[in-house]
Amino acid sequence: MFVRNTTGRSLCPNSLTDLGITSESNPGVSSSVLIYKKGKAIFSEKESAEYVYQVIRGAARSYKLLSDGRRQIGAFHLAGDIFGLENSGTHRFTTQAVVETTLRLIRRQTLEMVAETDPAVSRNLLRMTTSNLEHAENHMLLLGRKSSSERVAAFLLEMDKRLTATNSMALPMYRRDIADYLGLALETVCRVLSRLHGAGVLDFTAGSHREIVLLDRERLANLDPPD
Amino acid sequence: MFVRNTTGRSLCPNSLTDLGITSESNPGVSSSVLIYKKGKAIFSEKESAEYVYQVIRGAARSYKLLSDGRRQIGAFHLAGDIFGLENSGTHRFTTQAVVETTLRLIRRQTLEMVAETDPAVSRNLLRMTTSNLEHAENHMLLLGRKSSSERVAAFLLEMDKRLTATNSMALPMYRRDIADYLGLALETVCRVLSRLHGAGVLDFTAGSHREIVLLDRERLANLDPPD
DNA sequence: CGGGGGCTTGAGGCCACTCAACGATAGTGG
DNA sequence: CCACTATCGTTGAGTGGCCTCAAGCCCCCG
Repeated sequence: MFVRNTTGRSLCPNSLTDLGITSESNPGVSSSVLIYKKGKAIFSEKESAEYVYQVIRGAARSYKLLSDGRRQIGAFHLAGDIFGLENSGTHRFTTQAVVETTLRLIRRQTLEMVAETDPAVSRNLLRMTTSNLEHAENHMLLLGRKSSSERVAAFLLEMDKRLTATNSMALPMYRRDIADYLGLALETVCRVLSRLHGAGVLDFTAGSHREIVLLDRERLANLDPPD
Repeated sequence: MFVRNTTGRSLCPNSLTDLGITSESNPGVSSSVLIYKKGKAIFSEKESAEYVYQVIRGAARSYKLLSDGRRQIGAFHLAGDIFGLENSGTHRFTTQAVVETTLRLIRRQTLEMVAETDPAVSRNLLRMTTSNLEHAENHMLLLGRKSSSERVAAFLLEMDKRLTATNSMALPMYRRDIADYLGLALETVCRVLSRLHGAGVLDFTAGSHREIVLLDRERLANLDPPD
């Protein structure tokens, strides 16, 4: 099976190379594969972190909840992504499968042991954490200062970059998920998408409204202000 | 500008211990101290990262700008904080001194060299990056899902925890900074503070409205919903 | 004492939210 | 195969929280 890694660099039959682990240098590192049904929890906030996960197929959402049910999704994890990397030993998000999702599990303890002796692995852990940080930093700007159309435009461009197989993208997540990722009401997400559809920026493929074709990436990019 | 270039040892024997560097194990690591005037840029977004900084006195703000001037402050750096740690080699924020601020500068390259050979330093780099990530994750929840009063309450509690010397705290930052940190208009911040003042939750010391006394931390904590 | 920067307060407007109804789609069991 | 249902998505009406614009106040500092 082939998976796409997050940087889109190279396809790798051994997915652990993303962490800098190769079967030659670390023959002892093993992993198992599990399938999670739609909506199934993978781990919960404040739980101790047993495993690190890599998405093989499907998608997952990581979120925080307020006591009254308000939810903020911090990230979506798509095919190739690695998540659950908590150096504190405790998960800071609850993570669920958005749709039926196949994951590879790696024991965290194993990973840490390898990192202790192998500086390359250690560097990769840091690099991945930094990349998560960078995403969060950009998302703070979006959540704090962007309008609803700018948020949706940014979202579509992000997804376009991350899950494009063909020129039509099949969004795995629901409108509610998009809304909770963008800090909007789900009706607002609908309305913006409708407006973009009416303006000829995007199209829905017949049937599923989660399959979207971007017709005018440039106009979309103009909606998402730079700097 | 005022510059002193010294070794870490002679200036402050323990200043680098936050990074896991001690003068015994790494006698060669040197640092210099600079004073930045109010509003002075320390580094800019997309600039290459030459140094890592530690706040000795004062405060700094790290932010991103949109082309039309909208600003999102990602973090404030107070006395003791280390910032500018960019593993990518490029700064992702612009950082300025909020008030007159004294900083210790450490060459990034030196730090990386030490990290390469000393796994303890390497672990500390990861731990600090993780701690930044955790802050950003919590801030996403605030920016995406909290009301204006909840945001201000959370802000006051955060500052109370981070810069309390006495029971009155001297906020170094302006209302505009608070607003841009919380994703609000500066007038909204004012209004919430006024309301809290009227409700007897906090008090302004005579004169400066940036010196605040928290009278009722419990009521403040109730405004910031848990979970 | 005058000027300027920062803070506060008010009036009014708008963007996004809530509430609500309806439509579409997929899954299920008879 | 087709009701039946649950779930997801869309659209409309109306509201409200926060924003914008504007004026005035206070303090610091030259």
